[in-house]
Amino acid sequence: MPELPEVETIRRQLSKKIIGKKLNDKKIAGLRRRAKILIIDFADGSSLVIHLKLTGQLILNGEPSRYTRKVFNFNDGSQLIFNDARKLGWWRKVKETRKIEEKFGPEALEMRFETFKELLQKRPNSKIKPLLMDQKFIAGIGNIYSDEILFAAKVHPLRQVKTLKDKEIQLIHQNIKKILRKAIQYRGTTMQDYRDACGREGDYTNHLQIYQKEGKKCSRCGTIIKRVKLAGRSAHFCPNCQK
DNA sequence: GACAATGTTACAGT
DNA sequence: CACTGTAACATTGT
Repeated sequence: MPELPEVETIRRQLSKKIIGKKLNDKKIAGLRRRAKILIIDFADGSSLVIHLKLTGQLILNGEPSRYTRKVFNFNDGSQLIFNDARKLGWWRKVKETRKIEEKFGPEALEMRFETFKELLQKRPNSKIKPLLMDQKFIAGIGNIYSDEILFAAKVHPLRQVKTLKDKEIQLIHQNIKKILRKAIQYRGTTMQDYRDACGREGDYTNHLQIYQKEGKKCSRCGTIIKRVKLAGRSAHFCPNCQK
């Protein structure tokens, strides 16, 4: 589930609560996020790297359930529970994180317009939605937010990059930041599995305009929202607003 | 049974 | 090499 806003929500919540605690005698110095990966840094320079994939949860002092795959026990008796119904998520201890961090494109929230435009010019034949979701291209955007960003920018998800006008590239760039920031404010989106580190659902679900709204009316023009399959995923769009 | 599901990656094909 | 689409991973829910 978790895309950038969900992982960032967990990172911020855990930062307030577990920095300074010890895990296996190693003191937690800080928490970072790269793309959709959570990185817990220890004082000795090593790190614990966690990817929640589709259904992973990290809940502080939660109740273990049938989906609990790992319990991280801190020195003060508190616990971080890793639940993962589909078992696709993983965690790994590493000496250094450089190799992991290198694999990704620029962070979606930190990317300047010029950088975005230059990147797009390298992939003129790609369709815009799968490109936004390609972590080697831009880090942090997944299926939910790529739909929401393209709806906000009024760009059709199947548009080829080379057909995008400068104004449209600007709108996509602006809305990447606008939508992701707003989603972080609301602690992310819960479709089914996602929970924040306190075990709560994300409230951005109530602000979705297009994702999983097939058959409903577009909030801008009333046209019935459509869904198409591409790259094995669903893309939702308004056939009237998004050209 | 069919289909879909927040992610990533390997592989086959164009 | 660039790019696209599909399957696979493992499981639940409708």
